[in-house]
Amino acid sequence: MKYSKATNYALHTMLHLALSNSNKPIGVQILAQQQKVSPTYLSKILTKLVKEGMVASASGANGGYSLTKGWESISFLDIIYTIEGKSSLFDCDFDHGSHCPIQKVMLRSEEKMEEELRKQTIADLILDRTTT
Amino acid sequence: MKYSKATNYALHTMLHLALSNSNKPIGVQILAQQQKVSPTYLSKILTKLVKEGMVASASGANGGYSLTKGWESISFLDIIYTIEGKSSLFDCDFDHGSHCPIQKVMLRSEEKMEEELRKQTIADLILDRTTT
DNA sequence: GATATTAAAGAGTCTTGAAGTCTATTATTG
DNA sequence: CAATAATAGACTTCAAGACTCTTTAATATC
Ligand code: SF4
Ligand code: SF4
Repeated sequence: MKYSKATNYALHTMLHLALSNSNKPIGVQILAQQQKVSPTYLSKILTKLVKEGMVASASGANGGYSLTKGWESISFLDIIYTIEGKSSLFDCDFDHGSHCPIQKVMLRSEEKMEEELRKQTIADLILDRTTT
Repeated sequence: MKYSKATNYALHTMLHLALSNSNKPIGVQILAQQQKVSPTYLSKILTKLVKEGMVASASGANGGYSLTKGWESISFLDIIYTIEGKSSLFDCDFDHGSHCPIQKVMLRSEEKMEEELRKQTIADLILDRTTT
């Protein structure tokens, strides 16, 4: 049970995009270089973020990726959901009704984590960086 | 990113052992039957719990598995750690020091989940069941 | 409009780990 | 000793993660 590397790449890319506060898009080569990952693979990951509207992409010369309006409110959970999917961490094949005590515990604990990830935005990291 | 099925089996087995409050050990065949999993495979999982001292095993006729003294304080997290291991959900290959903001967020959120799983014991489920 | 640039899409590869089987071996009871 | 039951280890199968390679589509600049 681990987060996929793709999640790691997505988070780092978002941070990087947020940090370079130019409104010019950044090419995937540059983004990929920093994380030592292949451009085509990172591109595939970023496309997911594009489809969710978190990132804008521009083809052609001087194209690349950039954050969309309202990016300041994008949370860690948003990004994680986009990459990992939204299904629960704990799944049992059966459905023994809503009384199932095990599932109740597992889902509640999971919810605690997500609650925290929902609070934290990429923008928060920038503030941290400038204040320290 | 999912819990393994082994974790599911381990939790259910612990609950089952706790529920059958006889002090006689229960054979793996019976435990496996309920969860529709092969006895040998479940046995492999239970051996992990045995090694952690949560469960006692008895070979030979009338043998099987039973909870050990102090089982009432075994938490969900204890069981999960035993099966899934204790390493963090988020791992990056690099180590950019303790200032890394991404890791900080990820670990804190994870800690929230574990906090909840640490509070919940198998024994709690029994109480729930008898009161409802 | 041609050409260079860049993202998107899709097929295909490689590796790893989960999930489980099979077959001994060891321990215990009676 | 014979039956029962856990333990151990080797082995197999399958699915998903983590990519690569190649082609196609969009766009800007000359
Ligand atoms: S008891 Fe709950 S967790 Fe277990 S199989 Fe039934 S529904 Fe699933
Ligand atoms: S910034 Fe943090 S999470 Fe990212 S690679 Fe460095 S140490 Fe890892």
